[in-house]
Amino acid sequence: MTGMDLETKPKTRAGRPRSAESRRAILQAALLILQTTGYRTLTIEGVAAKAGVSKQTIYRWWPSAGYIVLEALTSDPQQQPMPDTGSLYDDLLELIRPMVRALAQRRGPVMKALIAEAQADARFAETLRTTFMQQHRDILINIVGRAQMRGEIGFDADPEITADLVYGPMLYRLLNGHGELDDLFARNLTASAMRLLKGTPAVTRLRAEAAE
Amino acid sequence: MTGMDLETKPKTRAGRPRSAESRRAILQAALLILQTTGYRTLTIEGVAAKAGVSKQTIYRWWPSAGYIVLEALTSDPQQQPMPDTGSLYDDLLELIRPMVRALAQRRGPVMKALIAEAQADARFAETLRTTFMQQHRDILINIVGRAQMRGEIGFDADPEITADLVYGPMLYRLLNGHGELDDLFARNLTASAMRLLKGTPAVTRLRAEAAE
Amino acid sequence: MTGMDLETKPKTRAGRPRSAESRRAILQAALLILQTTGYRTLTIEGVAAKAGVSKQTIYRWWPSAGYIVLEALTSDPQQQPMPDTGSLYDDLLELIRPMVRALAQRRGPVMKALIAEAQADARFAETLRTTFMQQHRDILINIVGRAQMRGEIGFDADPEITADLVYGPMLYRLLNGHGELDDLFARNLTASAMRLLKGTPAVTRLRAEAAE
Amino acid sequence: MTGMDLETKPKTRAGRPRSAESRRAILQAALLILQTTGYRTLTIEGVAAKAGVSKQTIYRWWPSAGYIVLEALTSDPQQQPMPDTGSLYDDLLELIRPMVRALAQRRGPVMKALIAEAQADARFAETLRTTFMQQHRDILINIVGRAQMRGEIGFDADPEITADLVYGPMLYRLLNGHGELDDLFARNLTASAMRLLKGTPAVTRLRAEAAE
DNA sequence: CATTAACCGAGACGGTACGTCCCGTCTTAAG
DNA sequence: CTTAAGACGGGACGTACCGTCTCGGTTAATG
Repeated sequence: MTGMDLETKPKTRAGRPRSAESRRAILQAALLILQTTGYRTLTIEGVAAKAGVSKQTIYRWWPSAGYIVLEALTSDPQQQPMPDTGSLYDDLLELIRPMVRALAQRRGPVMKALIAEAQADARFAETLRTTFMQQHRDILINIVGRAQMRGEIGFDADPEITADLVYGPMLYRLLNGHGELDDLFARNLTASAMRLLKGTPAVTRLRAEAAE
Repeated sequence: MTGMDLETKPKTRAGRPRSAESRRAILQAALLILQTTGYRTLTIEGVAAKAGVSKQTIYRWWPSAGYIVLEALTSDPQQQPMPDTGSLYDDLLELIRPMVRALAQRRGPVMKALIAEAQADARFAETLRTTFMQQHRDILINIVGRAQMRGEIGFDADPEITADLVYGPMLYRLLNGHGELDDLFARNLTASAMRLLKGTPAVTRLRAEAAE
Repeated sequence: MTGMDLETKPKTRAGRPRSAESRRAILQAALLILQTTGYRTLTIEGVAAKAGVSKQTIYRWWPSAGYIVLEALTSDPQQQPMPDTGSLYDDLLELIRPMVRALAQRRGPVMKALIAEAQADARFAETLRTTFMQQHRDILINIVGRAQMRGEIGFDADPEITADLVYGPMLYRLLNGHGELDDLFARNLTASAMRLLKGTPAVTRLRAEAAE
Repeated sequence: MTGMDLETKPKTRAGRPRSAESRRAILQAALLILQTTGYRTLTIEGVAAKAGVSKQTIYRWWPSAGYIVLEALTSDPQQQPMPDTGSLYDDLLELIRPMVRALAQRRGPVMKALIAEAQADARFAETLRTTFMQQHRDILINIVGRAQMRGEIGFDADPEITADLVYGPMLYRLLNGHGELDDLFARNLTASAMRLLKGTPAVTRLRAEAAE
């Protein structure tokens, strides 16, 4: 404090600090409800009761149930690993296959619910998109980038379009339920992605075409 | 499906017949609410009030709000046309481009809402999948089939996978909002579909691989 | 019903009729709570729960808890009797003494609560005043009127002022608690009322004085 | 009250002393809320916010909102004066008339609220009774006492009963609202009190009667 | 051509959850 | 040791809709 007390510090506000214990209890209660009776039965009142917490405490920190679930999921320690085998195909398969498997099992219902929630709440949609969804896109984009560095594929391949073509069908099957989310599907997705990444001239041509 | 789907004569029972006027008023009220304040605010009570109809009348004919909306949309006269230009690429583009445009405009919000609704209601999900969604898949599958007939592409191309790769990314962008639903995106989708359909050996190989 | 169907009838509206059973259960539950744990613990939620009724049903028919209690009390069969002994003093004493006794016992807390409620709710205040309170004033006014008819007291006595001087001190002791609500007090009240009613010229003189 | 109310030196303990500034701000905020939006909307949180004070500070010094209001009112400089005209009638009228006028105007709502509050809080009721209420009773009792000293009325008149008969109807009209709180009413009260004080034998006789 | 069964509007019902308000208590940092 | 700030568990509020249940009244095919 030698003069110059510019408030660059995070402004250690007065007042009782947020209870880490309550936060933990809330997230855990939400996860428990999610796993036992599903998202449909997850209510703020239910979470509050199970966590031994007042509703107000929940509303103070989360705008709606979706945010709680999202935070519970993303603060979950088991993160999606970043595959790095040295081979584009293997990297993709190691990314896509476990993801498809997870969606076919316990992650499916939660994912459905979160996406459904996002359709009616623009703010939550943005949060979901920029955190959870983007994390997964980033992994794939990183894989493609490394393959370009290695010279395995050309620099004209568009990682964004590739991400659409991998995650799009995955979500489509999850949400519409017209086909299985199995290993065959995972391999097909991988193969399709490979094919589109290997022969890339078409994409660049399209961009030029659009610029007309 | 060899004709005779009259399920043993529905036995036109006595009593007052269903009011066509009420049905019309209900569907119209639902559409009006959808267009003005959105699906979130669409409640059975609201529709009943706006249509000047009792709640019971609605519950007698529709299981939930989603079904009303679905019927309101599918009874809408403007149907998706079946493109038939003689060229696979042009057929695909004429299918995909208007669809993307529609989703980018007024169809988007309703589509989001229907899909969201389906995630919490398995029965509605099936209805949505087997009617609305399947209609669109069928058009694409038909286009691919005709191209195979013409010899433009081989018979080993998998129309189902193609449908996934076209509609998946479209829904993904609609629901996640990470990218534009514009003409460039439509052309990219079309180009990707073409590439995957033209060089097809990989897919068949994968099927064999899975059979091991 | 010989022609002439003028709608003097209470307009038998459509829709499910009000449930007499629910009404009864609500009033009974309110009384029970009142007698066991007191007005302070009487909440709409509590009444609804104890009556096996939804909150909405209560709110549909009563604006607040006070109205329920008021109705429960006034629909109670045990009414205040109208004394008629032929003597003004005895009539007054038979009116005042049991009333004071009741206030000193179980009626006291409820009365306090209703009056307290009325101070914060003008609409309820009017209801309380024009029903419960006025009923009691009317009995006293009637007693005084009959004494005037008998010639026991003059016609210049003001029954309204008398009512103030009888009920005022009673409520004052109830609400302020500075003195006992016992038989001595009842007799003092009665004697005071008698004295004021017997020698009445002063009151008329005051009225003339005010008219100046 | 013979001076020396220093209760054995309060042992001026260490630590930050009570903030007179906060006390003033709290009382003022309470008064402001009372005058603008009424007692119903007066909450501890509201007072704290308006006074720029923490809730804890309020709770440290006042048990509930009622006490704050009571202190705010009694610390108000304008005290009820003690009339001393040498005439019992004039003393009474000069006491009663301004009091009735005050209740008819700005004092009414606050008084209602304080009495209402007292009905649900025995501790506050006692405080209200032994301070504010008793002060007013004492003035009247003092007036009557002086008249007895002067020989204007006999010593068998009961000042306590008289206080009941004056303040009772006043409160009754205030709380029940069945009649005006105007000058005519004030004069009637005064006249009634005079009549009861002048001819007193009845009261003593009653006491004897009760002792049987 | 009367019966009668199914329909219709209105609207009350038991219920669940919502999001808000305020309570009285507590836990910080600052003075 | 007090203060401002503000988070905490808790309780009740009044509202919105849910899906069901009576009512009084239509409306057409059937007997």
